[in-house]
Amino acid sequence: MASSCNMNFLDELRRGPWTLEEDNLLINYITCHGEGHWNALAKSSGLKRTGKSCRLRWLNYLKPDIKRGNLTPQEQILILELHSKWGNRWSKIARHLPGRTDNEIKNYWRTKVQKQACHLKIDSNSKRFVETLRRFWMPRLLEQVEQNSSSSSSSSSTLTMETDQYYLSTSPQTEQTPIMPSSSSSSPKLSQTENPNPSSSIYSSDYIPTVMPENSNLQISSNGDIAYYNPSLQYNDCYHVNISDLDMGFIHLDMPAVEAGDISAPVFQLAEADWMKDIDDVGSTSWNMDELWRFKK
DNA sequence: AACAAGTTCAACCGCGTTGCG
DNA sequence: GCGCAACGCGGTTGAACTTGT
Repeated sequence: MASSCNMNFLDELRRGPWTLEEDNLLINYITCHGEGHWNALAKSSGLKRTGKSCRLRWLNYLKPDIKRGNLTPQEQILILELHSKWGNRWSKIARHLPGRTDNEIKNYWRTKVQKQACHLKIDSNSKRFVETLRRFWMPRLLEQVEQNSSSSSSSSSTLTMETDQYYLSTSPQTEQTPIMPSSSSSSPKLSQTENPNPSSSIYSSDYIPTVMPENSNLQISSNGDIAYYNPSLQYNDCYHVNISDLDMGFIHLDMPAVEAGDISAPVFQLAEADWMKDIDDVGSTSWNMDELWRFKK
């Protein structure tokens, strides 16, 4: 008897896109009873959906703090960095981008980043691709951040990492940790004092956020500087890089040794050259991410 | 205007993990 | 320790939408 009821429930299960009525049912139910116990929720709410489906709809779409719309350059930088650190750990990455879901980040990676890797004929999981991201994408994203922040007067965009959690915020410059002045003479303009990890540098695969200790801020200021800061320590623990160096895409990188099975250096350089040629063909030196995708079509 | 090709993203699926009896 | 159910995660799919011809 119980099993036949169960069969009926399964037979009536709805699939596909959610209707407004279903959304309202789910929202109302969770408002009254809270999240969790998804299978029980699915049955007692009157929804003809699986618990799994209810959970997914709530977490990816209906939850009040879900942020919609395009990912900001800051968020993209963070995703690229965290992916280089953790790989396809989407939920872990999503936890550092408040309001963004693992699904959204995964989709971003697949539709934007991985597609680019495909165009360049580089494995998106390879170190080469990570370095390519840092050499070409990061500077452009930082450029966007710079443009955005300069157009929004005195505010600065800040990625704050506290207790292993990133927060995105816009706050007055004065409330943020001071950015260290650029080292004017040396090139690239990087100051790195008391590197907590002397074996790594900002140019290596331990690029800024990946060597950030917990409780630190990644700050992208309106003057185009990017710095990161550990509030529990002193200023001399800040890293600082001038965006004008990054912008050229020619910042020196200690490219990792070519590994067995990895793409060969000449092939990589060819792909890289083609990419830059595409950009030249368009005749633009200030493209954004969206433009980049179009170049490669 | 019509169709094809490409893109996006919500939703589904399968599998691994966790918690509980 | 075992079996089961629930949950969470990452990979994949496909409908809807956009862009190009």
